[in-house]
Amino acid sequence: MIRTLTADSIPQIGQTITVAGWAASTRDHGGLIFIDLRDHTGLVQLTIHPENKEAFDLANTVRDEFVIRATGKVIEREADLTNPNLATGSIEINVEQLEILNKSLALPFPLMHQTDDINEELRLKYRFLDLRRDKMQTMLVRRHKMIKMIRDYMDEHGFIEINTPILTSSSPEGARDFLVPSRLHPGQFYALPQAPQQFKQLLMVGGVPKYFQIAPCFRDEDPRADRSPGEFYQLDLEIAFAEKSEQVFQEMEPLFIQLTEDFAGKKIMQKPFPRLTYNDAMEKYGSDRPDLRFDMELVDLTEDLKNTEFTVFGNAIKDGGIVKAICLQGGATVSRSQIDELTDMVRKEGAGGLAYIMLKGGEKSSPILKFMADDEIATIISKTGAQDGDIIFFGADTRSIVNKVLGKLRDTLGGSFGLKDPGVVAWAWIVDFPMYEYNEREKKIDFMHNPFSMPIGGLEALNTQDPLDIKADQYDIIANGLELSSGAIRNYNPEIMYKAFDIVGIDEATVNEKFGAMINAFKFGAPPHGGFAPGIDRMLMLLENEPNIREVIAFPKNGSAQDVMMDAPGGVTEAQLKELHIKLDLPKKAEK
RNA sequence: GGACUGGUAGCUCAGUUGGUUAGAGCAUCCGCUUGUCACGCGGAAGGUCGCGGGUUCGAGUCCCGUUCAGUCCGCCA
Repeated sequence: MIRTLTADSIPQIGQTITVAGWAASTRDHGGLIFIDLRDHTGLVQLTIHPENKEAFDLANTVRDEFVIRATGKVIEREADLTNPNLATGSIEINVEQLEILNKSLALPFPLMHQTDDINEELRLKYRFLDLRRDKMQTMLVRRHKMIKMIRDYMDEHGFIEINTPILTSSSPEGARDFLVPSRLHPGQFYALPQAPQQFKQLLMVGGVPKYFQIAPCFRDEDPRADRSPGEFYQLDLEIAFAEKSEQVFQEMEPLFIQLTEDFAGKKIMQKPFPRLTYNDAMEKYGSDRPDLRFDMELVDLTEDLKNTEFTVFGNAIKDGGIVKAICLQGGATVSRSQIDELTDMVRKEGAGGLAYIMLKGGEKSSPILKFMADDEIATIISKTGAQDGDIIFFGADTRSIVNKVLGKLRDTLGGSFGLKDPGVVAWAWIVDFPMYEYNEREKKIDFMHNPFSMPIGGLEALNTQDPLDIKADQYDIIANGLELSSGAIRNYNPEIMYKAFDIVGIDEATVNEKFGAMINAFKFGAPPHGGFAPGIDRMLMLLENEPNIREVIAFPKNGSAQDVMMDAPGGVTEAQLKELHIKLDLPKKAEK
């Protein structure tokens, strides 16, 4: 029988046992051979002496990553031979019988290195090898444990897990769909769900009180470091008779606390999680997903500087823009070249430049001081709370550019000045998103996010308020600068729904056509409901301090949405295309 | 679709101002080695310097183009 060794289940000294696993390294001393045997629990040292000739000769041929099975006696190592770096370092197995179960080619990259400095494409191509590494083994287990904790919590709170279709029709999300051709219905296509949004709402109409699902979602959009290309999983959930977002928060906040404290062993910045309006988040932090592990709030100086002689600020204000500042404590140490880098960064975000005032050794230094009045400078220093040793950065432009630029600057400085404590998670709910926004390009009013959110104030608000003032009962949950999920109290009333769409110029017939199943169902007694869907992969990367989402996924696609191991996507045969009545019409570039 | 960064041996990297035959460690193969633990020692083999063009007496190095990868913008609630 095969058994494995773990640090806390080291077998009895003197016992004869059989172990199996991979040869992690072999050390041939001529008259004595050591093999480090590895399995998912760790390493143990095998020693093979020449007295067991058969085993010894075979051990000579063992190379890295051969699969071997060994039987031998567990012996205690002498004091000066122990290896304190190994959990099993106080024992070794004196091999009597050895078997090679399978060989391995020379490895394309070393597995012993614990660093991530191997070319990622190579790791993905040989993911089955990459997964043997400690870090990846641990991650697979961590993911399993996290999902188990989630499932247990949901079960204890009365949610039931329901699987919804993978082959479905195009959903009301905003992303590009992945399409699947139908053989039985030539010329027609299924879409893979971008999220089970419609189904979960239909489940509410179907009388399910609380639904959840570890749901696969598919979106054909370009990836990011925190966005898995093509496919990802979310904890999709919906609660019937949730009429206020606060109900959802109360129900779910304990899970995030449990995951942070018990699963990840991290501290939570603030409990209960702060509720921050979208507007406050943008004005105070320049982002709708600010990292709240540190303060560094944006300070509005528009009123104080409206008469300034400094034309960069003055003109911005005259043109209807604003001037804001942030103060980086201890930031007077930044070098000229660092400021140049930051200036480049803010230019990319649309700023004209980056003004600053440095307070150092009781002196103020800045290229803009000479343009500004003493009382203006005094006001700036007092309003930003700047002390000696600090630096103040400015943004002067339209409101949206200033917020965006200083928000980005705040985030970058927070990172480079060590303000982001990796042992702390700053959760927050962002609430009161605008229902609509003005689309500059098309010169019309659009939904800002999800058209299925309930407008705050309901039908009356839609009928009486300026659409751009209407808030949706919609919320995000964020943590450490990551957006984990959007959610909403849904618009379950057909009358309000038609009106909400009417405002963006979509008539009843079109709503009926595009969202027929849902609008039809809502006419048959839909209960109020609300929910959200935090991303599993993103949550794990947050809790494990992993900067790249691909590190927490067993078989991720690369940045071009390809599976380089399975070679997907790939071509198909003429016969398959014919069966589907599909003819290709490729651009020149794609022809091979 | 756009911007930036990168691509040198199987892997990780070095390669100066453009100058002789492009190097190192690990891995591979051969030999030696009885206490190592990412053992050690000696040797061998291993290169289209991503690809194409240009400048030059001479290009891994400079220029142009291109391709692939990563990150960001667009996009994605």
